[in-house]
Formats: sequence, structure tokens, C-alpha cells
Amino acid sequence: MLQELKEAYGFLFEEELIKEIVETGVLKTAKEGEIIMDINDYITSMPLLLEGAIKVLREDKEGNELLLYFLERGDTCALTLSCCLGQTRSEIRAVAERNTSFIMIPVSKIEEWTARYKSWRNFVFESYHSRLTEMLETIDTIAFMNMDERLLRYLQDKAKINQSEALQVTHQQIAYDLHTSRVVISRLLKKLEIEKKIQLQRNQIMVHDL
Amino acid sequence: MLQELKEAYGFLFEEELIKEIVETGVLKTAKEGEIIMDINDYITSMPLLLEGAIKVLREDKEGNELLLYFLERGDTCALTLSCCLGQTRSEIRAVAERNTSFIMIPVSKIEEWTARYKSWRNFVFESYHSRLTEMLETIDTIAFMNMDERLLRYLQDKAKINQSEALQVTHQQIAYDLHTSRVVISRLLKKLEIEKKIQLQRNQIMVHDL
DNA sequence: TGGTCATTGTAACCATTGTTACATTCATTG
DNA sequence: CAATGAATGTAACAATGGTTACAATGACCA
Repeated sequence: MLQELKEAYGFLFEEELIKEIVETGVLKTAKEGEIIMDINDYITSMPLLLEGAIKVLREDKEGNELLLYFLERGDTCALTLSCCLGQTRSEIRAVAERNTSFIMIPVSKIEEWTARYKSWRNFVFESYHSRLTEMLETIDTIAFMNMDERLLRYLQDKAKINQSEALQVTHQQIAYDLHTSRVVISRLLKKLEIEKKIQLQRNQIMVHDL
Repeated sequence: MLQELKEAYGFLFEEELIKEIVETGVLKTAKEGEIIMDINDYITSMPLLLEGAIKVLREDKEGNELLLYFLERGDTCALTLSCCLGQTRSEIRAVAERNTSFIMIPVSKIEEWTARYKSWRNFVFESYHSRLTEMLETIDTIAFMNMDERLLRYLQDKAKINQSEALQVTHQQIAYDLHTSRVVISRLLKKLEIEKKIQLQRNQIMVHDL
């Protein structure tokens, strides 16, 4: 755990804080597709991502889903952090996008370190900042862009996060993430293929144009 | 300033912090419609709202606007806070919804107080939490709701924020806030009037059903 | 009081997205 | 190898929202 922690966060945190994290944090792993945190879960610790990737989803009362953003190594989920500190339930669902490992920090330490370590305080504020920025981008995307642009952007993001141009994903799964129907996605994917921006195979999409 | 500050924040902050705010904060006012902060402005202080209301907007490259949320007495703008601490430019526009007064706190103090006052730290985290929650609601709104529902909700929010059932607003202004066209708004407003949920007059909309 | 401009009403049409329905392809498994 | 089910392709149609165009109304000012 120490080694991975230093790789992902060593340039951010001082020795002493790293030591405290190792002492009090709990190392966890999640397999691809596993739900790490669900809507209405009571949250008492926040994750520091070591390896892998997590996708963060929103769901409305009718069960419609929408992808908010991806988290990578070195990230934490500001929404979770926010729930922790506010003693409220989770407003989002977090699903392992690939096999993932992370350290869970209990809420008591989060507060304590905020007072004691400047580097931790900076990290927390920086996390809020990047998550707010990503939320704004999400809003831009759904408010100002058409579905074909949103789809292309989604594929590019997913390729980046998975470090691969070959995405193992079905049209139906994409439809859930973008909150639309499978038919719409199939239609637009075909259009993107004709425009030579992607290549379609069964259970796989090759993304060029990164 | 002291009196208003205590009314809006007295139950949150300790005496000493209030004293510091009075010493270092700068009291400002803005008339209805005035731009308090614009996209790409360099931000070096954050506002504490004393009286009035502020609307926070997003704009894309083509100049399309979208209302994100309203701020009231006792609120601050977490996006501004985030920009302050991250030394980045503003990603949003803030416009006075009514005549408004607020205290500007310089960035240096924000950081200092975060280390020194637990109540300030709580306030900052609570602000992040409420703004993230509001952003999520905005996302729900544009992702999961149709324009007629969005419009009704907008009118209700605006009535609440302005503490009046009589809204002084044109169809065109609503269209800008919801990022649609005037014709669409006129159409849907007429529908809402037929459903007896509102009453239309020139430059004014009466909202019932709160 | 007449003219001008902002505001609102409304029709007709278009574009995008959503829905239903059904055919086809491919992998897996008994 | 046939059967099954998941995944994909595609057509036809519906619904929502966006655009253009123009008329009507009301407020304000010269």
C-alpha cells in the first residue's frame, strides 16, 4: 500500500501525512462493474484512488441514469467527501470502470487532517475544484451539445480512462450512461462509423481520432 | 455592516470571526441586473451575501446561457471560492437578481481562517456541499425533465427567491435562462395558463401553485 | 396624438430524439 | 449441430423542441 500511495500521492502529501494514511486508511479493491457506493448509502469514509478507474452516476426517481464523470488515480470523489462532512447520504452511485484499488479514509481523520496539514487542505480544496469543474463540463455537455457530439466525447473519455482505443461496451450500456435509448445510440454510432471516426464490432468499438 | 452580518451569519460564526470579517471584508452593493462577476474575471475575493439575491449563469463559446442556481442571504458561491483558492479565472457569471448587498472577503483571509476557525471551515465545506447539491439538481433538471416542467420549476424558484408571486420578467429573459427560444417559452407559458397554474400579463407573470 | 419599439400570440414547418417493431448476426451451450 | 439469447441493424412513426414569419398589442416618447 505504501508504495502505491507514494506513486499516486507522494508529490502532494508530506511524509508524516502519508504515514498517517497508511496507519488509518483501509485498502480496498473492486472488480470491474462492482458498485463501490450506491445512492442513499450512508457514507462514513472517502476513497483515495490508487489504481483503476471509477465512474460516477446520477439516477432520478424513475431509475433513469446519467454518467457524471470518471475518476482516476490520484482522484477522490468530492461528492462523497461532501456527504461525509455533511453527514448525509450518497447522492450518486460509484461503479468500478475497471479493476480498481483505493484507500478508504474515515471521516474523523478527514476533519482532523484538514486542520493539521496544509497539503491535505489543499488536496481537499483542489478535489472540490476539479469536481465542480467536471460537473460544469457535464452541464455544458447535456445543455449545449447534441447527442452525436455527446456520444463522440463519451467514447473519447472512455478510451482515455481505459487507456485503450478498443472499448468493450455494448450500445445498450452507452445508452444508459448518456440517458437515451439503444436505438438512438446504434443510429449515431453507425453515422460515426461512416464518418470514419470509429469502427464497430460486436461488443467492441475502436475509437480513432483521439 | 455589523448588524446585517450578525443577522445573516451570527448563528454560524463566533464573535471573534465576525469581528475579523468586519475588519477585513469590503461591503459592496449591486443593482438589479448588474453583473457582479463575469466569466474569465480573475477572482481574488469571495462574497458573503447579506441581502438580496444573485443568479449564477453558465455560458458556452457561442454565447448560449444557462441558469445554474440562485444565491440568497447567508450563501456564498462555492464556484467563486473554488476559483479563489485555485487561482483560476471565473467559470461563471453572477448577476444581481434584485438589489443586493454583500461582503467581499480577500483570498488570503479565506485560507487563514480555514486553518484557524472551525466554524469557518464548516461554513466553507457546507457551502461546497450545498452548491454541489444544487448543481446535481440542475443536472437532474436538464437531463431528466421536459421543458414544461423545467419552466414551471423555474417560475417557482424565481418566485421564492424574489419573495413574490408576481414576476417581472419577459418571455425572452426566461428563454435565455433556460437556454431555449422565446417562441417555445411563450407556447409553454400559454399552456400553463390554460392549466390555471399561472396568469400572464405584459412584463409580468403571476405564479400560483407554490 | 401618432409613431416607434418592445413584447406577446400563433401558425407552419423542420430537426432531433424517442418508440415500436422486427430482422439479422453471432456466441454459447446442451 | 441446433437452439437459445444477447447484440446489432434498420424502417416507420411519434413527440418534443427549435425556427421563421408575421400579426397584434401595449407602453412610451416626441
